[in-house]
Amino acid sequence: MADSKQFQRIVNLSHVLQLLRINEGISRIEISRQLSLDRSTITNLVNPLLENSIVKVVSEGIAPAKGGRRPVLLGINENFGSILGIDLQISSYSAVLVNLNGSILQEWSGNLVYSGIVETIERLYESLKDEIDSFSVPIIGIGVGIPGIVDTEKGFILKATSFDCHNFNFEIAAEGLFSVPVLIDNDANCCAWGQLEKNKDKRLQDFLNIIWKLHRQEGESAPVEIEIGIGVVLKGEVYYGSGSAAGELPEDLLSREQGNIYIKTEDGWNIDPVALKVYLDSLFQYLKPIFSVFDPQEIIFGGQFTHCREAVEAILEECDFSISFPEVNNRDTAYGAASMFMEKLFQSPELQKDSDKKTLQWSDVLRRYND
Amino acid sequence: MADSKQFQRIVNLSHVLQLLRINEGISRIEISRQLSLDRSTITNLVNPLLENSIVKVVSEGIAPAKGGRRPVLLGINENFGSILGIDLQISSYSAVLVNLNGSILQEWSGNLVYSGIVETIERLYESLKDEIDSFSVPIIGIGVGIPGIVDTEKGFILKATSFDCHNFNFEIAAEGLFSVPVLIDNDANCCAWGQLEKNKDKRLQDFLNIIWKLHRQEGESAPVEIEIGIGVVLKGEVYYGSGSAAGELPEDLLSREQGNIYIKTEDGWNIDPVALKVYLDSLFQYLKPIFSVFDPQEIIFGGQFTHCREAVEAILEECDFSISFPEVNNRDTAYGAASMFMEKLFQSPELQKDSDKKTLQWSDVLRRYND
DNA sequence: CTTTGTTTGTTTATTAAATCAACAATGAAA
DNA sequence: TTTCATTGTTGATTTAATAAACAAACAAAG
Repeated sequence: MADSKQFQRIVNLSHVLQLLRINEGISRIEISRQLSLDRSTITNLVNPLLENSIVKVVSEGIAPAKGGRRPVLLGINENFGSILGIDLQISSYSAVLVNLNGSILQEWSGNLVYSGIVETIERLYESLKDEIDSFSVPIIGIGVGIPGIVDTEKGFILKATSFDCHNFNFEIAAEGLFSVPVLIDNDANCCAWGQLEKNKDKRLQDFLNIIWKLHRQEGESAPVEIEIGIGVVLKGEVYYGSGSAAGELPEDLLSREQGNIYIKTEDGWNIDPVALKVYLDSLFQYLKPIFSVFDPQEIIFGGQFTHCREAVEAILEECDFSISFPEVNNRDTAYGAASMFMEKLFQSPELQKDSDKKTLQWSDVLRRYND
Repeated sequence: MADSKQFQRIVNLSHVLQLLRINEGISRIEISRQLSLDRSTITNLVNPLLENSIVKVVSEGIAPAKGGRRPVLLGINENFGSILGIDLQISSYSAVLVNLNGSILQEWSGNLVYSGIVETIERLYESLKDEIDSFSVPIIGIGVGIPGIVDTEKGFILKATSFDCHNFNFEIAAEGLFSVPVLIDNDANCCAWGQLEKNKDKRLQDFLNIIWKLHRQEGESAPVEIEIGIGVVLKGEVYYGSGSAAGELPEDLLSREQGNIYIKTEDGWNIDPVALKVYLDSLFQYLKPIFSVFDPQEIIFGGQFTHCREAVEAILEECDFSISFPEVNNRDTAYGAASMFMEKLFQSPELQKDSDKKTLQWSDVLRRYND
């Protein structure tokens, strides 16, 4: 080890990248001002990034009011690489391919036959590989979201009941099987990473992202299994807790209160407003203290919550939490899984020094270029 | 600004100090190993600390098993300075003077007549000054804990109902009135800082510290006002939330469920076990989801909870949270206020770079020595 | 008792990286 | 056209970390 001489540079580099990421088009001087670093320092940090085409020149800025040289606006080269995000369920998946500014290049979804978590992901990746490679943007990583408790840092699946998977060392099992790094995380956490990515310019740092997921889709049988997942974001990072189980609600709380929210009508399964109100009243009785204790900047409601926005707003009316209901769709988890990979790539390595926390390194990604 | 050249050194210095603090007696080489820094780097960092007598030689260690020079064990010089911690209530206070290893040098408590927060603290400090100065250990700072919502970083009291104090800039009001820095924080958070200090060698990093406080002490009238305060500690630091209100419970939740827990018997006010069970059952119904969502390493119960340990244990039996009931006494908050000051002094300044978070600096403390 | 090997800790030289200062390029406004 | 402000680069300087060599201290083997 003991290469702490380069540590300061790496920290500054990641700060520079963070700024480039959240400001599409920022000059070197503006970066130096925001980071309180010397102009020449930024020049020295940015130029290698330009040479490696991780950063590109976006445009010439307008000249300052009082005159002077026009700034050269820089930004992340979104076509440096793409990330595959996968939302893996027991019998279905959805996947998205995003570039480095978070734009979706392609999306997929479908059913699958589960045959072990590593094998299933591998098969899925193989089936998509040709299409992925047809883009001019080379893939640099894969993020996977699964329902279950996952230690993302260690690449360890602690509990994934629906996959019948317990205490499984995914990282070791996947070793060498993929040409790019693969990170795995809980699905609710992935959604939270996705929101962090979407709100990166708003500097939303502390929030709760609550999703209401149906485990059985509307079909012949009623969608009985309701899952409430909370993604906890503190100081701009998803918080995992001491046992990677942060955001989990007690099982008895979830199961006992669901009632028969869904009723069958001519046009399929619909929400019964009366049962819904009973359920939500009961649920938020428990959620409100959580909101208070976390004191979040914002509470984001996703998944099925968008279908009962008014009811939620009514319940939280007297509380003065800032709440929002973003547009949702069924690739949110997959998008979030890709965002998770990206956030970890751009994450500043400040704290990883003495802890055993292992962050993704650009060197892992650049290795491909050096071959 | 722009003295980021020294930043690395400051970070390393604070890491060294942290290690010295949690290991009473550690050699330079061991520090270098734990921080993955070169041996000579530690020598260069430690020697100025020794010269300033912030660090002292504790003892000669035993020689290594395979032979070799005996290590020189170093530790924080606990007599470098003392910190006054104050638990301020509307009509009473308690205070402790602690040295830098957290030992209590002196303690006080009594009633007081409130006359504005700054003035009250100032009067209290003046009345204790002679006794404080009688110790050979010079005072280097004051920490104050109050019931209310406080932005400690900014030194701003957002809401302290019992003091009738709202949106009050304590830092500016106290400017120049004290010979040492004064930091102010919420009382429940202070208790959490105190637990962090007490458990520093166990490396307890993520926990909830829940205290049950009585606002009116047992006396003529029943102690009706029960206050539950939660201190949230994440990654070795008290978490304040987006509005400094983290750890607060909704007011309606607290007030509606108290019942008549205290009943009058011949020997004063006592707890009614039946009413207690009803109250605790109701309370923990709301706390359990909070515990789940935080996924803490440990949950510490303080204050009046020690009087109903069995009841709490029974309620949490089926959950597998690690819980503990440390010895409590009525100077815990004052001790915690002092710990808060100390933790902030030793806190590693890693994150304070680009944020507006202002950490206490050793230079603030050393200023006294330079005069 | 001497030798050998190990470990702590310091000293000196080297190296990485940030700052500082000087300067070129550019453009607004007088 | 001149002046001044601003961006960005280049080269000298400074800070602080590492590397390497060495001194001191000590256990264990011969």
